[in-house]
Order: sequence, then C-alpha cells, then structure tokens
Amino acid sequence: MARKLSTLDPQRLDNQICFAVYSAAHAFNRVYKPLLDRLGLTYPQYLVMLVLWERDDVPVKEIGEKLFLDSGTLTPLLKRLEAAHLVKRTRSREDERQVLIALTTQGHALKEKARSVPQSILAASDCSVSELVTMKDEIVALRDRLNAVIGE
Amino acid sequence: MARKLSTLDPQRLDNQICFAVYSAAHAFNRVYKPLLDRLGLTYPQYLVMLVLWERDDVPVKEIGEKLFLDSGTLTPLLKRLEAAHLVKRTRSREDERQVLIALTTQGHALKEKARSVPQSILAASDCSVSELVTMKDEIVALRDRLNAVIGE
DNA sequence: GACAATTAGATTGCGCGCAATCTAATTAGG
DNA sequence: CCTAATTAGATTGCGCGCAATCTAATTGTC
Repeated sequence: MARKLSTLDPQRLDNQICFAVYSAAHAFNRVYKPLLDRLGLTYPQYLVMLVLWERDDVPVKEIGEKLFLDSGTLTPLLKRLEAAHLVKRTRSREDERQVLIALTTQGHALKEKARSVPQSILAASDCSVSELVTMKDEIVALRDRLNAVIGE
Repeated sequence: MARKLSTLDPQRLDNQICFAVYSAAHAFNRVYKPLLDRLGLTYPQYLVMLVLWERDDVPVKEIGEKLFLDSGTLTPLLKRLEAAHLVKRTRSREDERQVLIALTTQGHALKEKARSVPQSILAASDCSVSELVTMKDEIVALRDRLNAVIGE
C-alpha cells in the first residue's frame, strides 16, 4: 500500500477527468484541422454540416440543441457558412421568428468529400471501434449528467 | 440482427467520439463556471493556477507543455492573472529568453478557497470516483495517441 | 382585441486557442 | 570567434463560446 499521496490529491492537475476531457478535445481538434482545412471548414462548422447532412432545412434553434450551442455562437458561424455558399438562411414563413438553414448544392456535395474524415480520425485514435464506442457512450452519459445538473 | 443502419454510419453526429468529447468539455465548463466565478478565474486560468500550486516559479514554456497551450494563448492569459495580482512575471536571469511565473501571496492563498472545487465537480458528475479514474485514464491514453499522431 | 409573457435570433463584449510572424537571447558549427 | 540555426515569448488576426442585452414575432390571459 502507501500509494503516493499525489495520486489521490483531487487538486492535482493529472487527477482531474475534466482536464483529460479538455485536453483530449484540443488533441482531436488538432488532428481534424488538416483534414477539415481541405474542406474549407472549422471543426464547429463541420459539426453544423453533420447536422444538416442528416436533416436539411432546420431552424437555428434545433442545430443549437443538437450541438449545445447558442445563437451567439451560431449566428456568425452560419453567416460564414452562407458566405462560403454552403448553406442558405431564410426566415420561416410559418413562424417569422425562426431562421431555417438549408444546404446549397455545394453544401450537399461536400458530404462526399467529407466521407473519408471519420476513417482518418479512427486511424489516428489507434484503437478498436468497439473500444471507441464504449468510451463514447460513457462520455455521453457523463456529459448528460453534467448538463442535467446545470438545468437545476 | 439488422441493427438500424444509422447506428453504424460513421458520418452521423451521435456516432462520433470526438463530438462526445467536445460536448462533454463544454458541459464541464458550464459546471465549473459558477464555482470559478467566485474565485475570479476562468477555467484555463484555473488550470494554470493548478500547475503553479503544484510547483511555483515555472517558465511559461513548462506551463504550456503541461496544458498543451502555446504562448499565443498563455501570454495574454498570464498578463490577466498578473493584473489580478495572482502571479508575477519575471525574466529569468540565467536565460533571458525565459519568463518565470511565480505566485503572489494572494495566488498562494487562493488555493485554499479553491479546495472545494473538485468535490463539487465530483458531485455534479454523479458517479463513483473509481469509474471516473478509469474513464480519465482511458481518455488520457486516447489523447496521448492523438497527440503522437500530430507529432508525425 | 389588448397587453404581458415567452420565444427565436441578432448583437456586443470578452477570453480563449491557434496559426503566422516577429524579436531577442542562446547554442551550434565552421 | 563569428555567423547560422534554434529557442522562448510576444504580437496580430480570426473563429469560436458564452453572458448579457436587444428586437421582433408569437402565445397566453383576461
């Protein structure tokens, strides 16, 4: 016994799962960067495109709920995607408060070019798909518990 | 068998471990925010303080290596910590290129006020310490494999 | 129907996070 | 030595991420 005290100290950087998650997110971002540069996308823009490739003509609100982002982040991001001719923003006719985001032809076409991205990430992860799926599910469960606390 | 195709589609948002990590990092940040507001720190500033509470009088480079951050991020952040009277920045005498970061009395004192933070995070995580340690180790291992790929 | 409350999105301000570039100090090679 | 290459930080520019605030549209209440 008599493990080093430092391995139990909750105030130590290396003992914090949060720092593990924080630094892993940045590591992923650095791996994605060269792949997404070729598509002309940033990682958050890529996430928005993933949402739209699943379902088109979506209100900003719904994109925000799926990605846990608010209008302060999404409005300028979507304007940049529009400037890049990947999406079109139109006020909903039924509810004038909503802005619907629809893919352009180029936006649809980009899905093909992006098809190899997950494969490259998997390779960089250097671990089995089943292991990654298990980890993903655990992390999602943790995230959802954290988000539940925030909503009181 | 004949599982829904969508659960296998690597281009689906919900199947991406990276998005799990990305969104978990933001969830952590939202839980930390009210706790760190009371200390007058942002989360990245808190990370720097954790490093300094472990070892004082550290060059910027070393802080960057521990947190995976570069001078473009750290220089302004450290200037803000200095403006808040938590650290002092001084050029090293042995190597004039280095800037050493030392805690002020207030910076040292803040460690006590921050002692309850990990406990609150643990509570919000709503899961056992051993589970969190296991997850943390897995995520760190994944992060290190990703970072290894970046360095060619 | 009028007015209050809610909702969707836009805007502003600030702090990262990082690429690219710059300066000054140190080290390496001849 | 003396120059070339490397190294530590600083600076600039841009895109998030989010709190706070604002506007306009919709819904709820009487």
